[in-house]
Amino acid sequence: MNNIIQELRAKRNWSQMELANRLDVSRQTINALERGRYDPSLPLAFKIARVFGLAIEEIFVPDATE
Amino acid sequence: MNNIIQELRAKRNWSQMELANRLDVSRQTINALERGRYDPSLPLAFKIARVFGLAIEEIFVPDATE
DNA sequence: CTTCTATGTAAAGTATGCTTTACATCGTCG
DNA sequence: CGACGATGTAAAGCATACTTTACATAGAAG
Repeated sequence: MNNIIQELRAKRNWSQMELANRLDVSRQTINALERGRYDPSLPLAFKIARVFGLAIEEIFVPDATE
Repeated sequence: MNNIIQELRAKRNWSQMELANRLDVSRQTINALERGRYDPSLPLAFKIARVFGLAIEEIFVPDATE
């Protein structure tokens, strides 16, 4: 699963810490998501979409196999 | 998180087993999702949306707190 | 050069998602 | 009645998501 979190965050000039605070997760979680270490839970994906004012499908892109 | 999986499945006259097969998960997983025991992973949520031809946001509804 | 902010990463622990095996109940159909 | 398909549930085990603590590196700014 790919995502454009880093790009969306950069547009807003938010640090990973700033975004983490807005989402109520740790900075390490944001870092892991941006670096593709794992996918967020569905509830967190909803929060991320809400923070950026986008649909989940506009932020996350499953690979071919998913 | 609420979802309308059961309703969508019923419309298509699919058993839990039939849907599980289409999604490559166990029947117990479908049952647990319909009964609200837990939320799917994000990759599974994408698959579910694809099977029903809907957006994730049309199937899953976060509670007020999420 | 030192300090500060931002980022990357690791290890250990807890919580959640999903599997397999197994068993119970219910309705339908022979 | 007996068999069968569909559904609900439980326990044990493995994989993934997320946390806290901690340390490293790089760039900007004093």
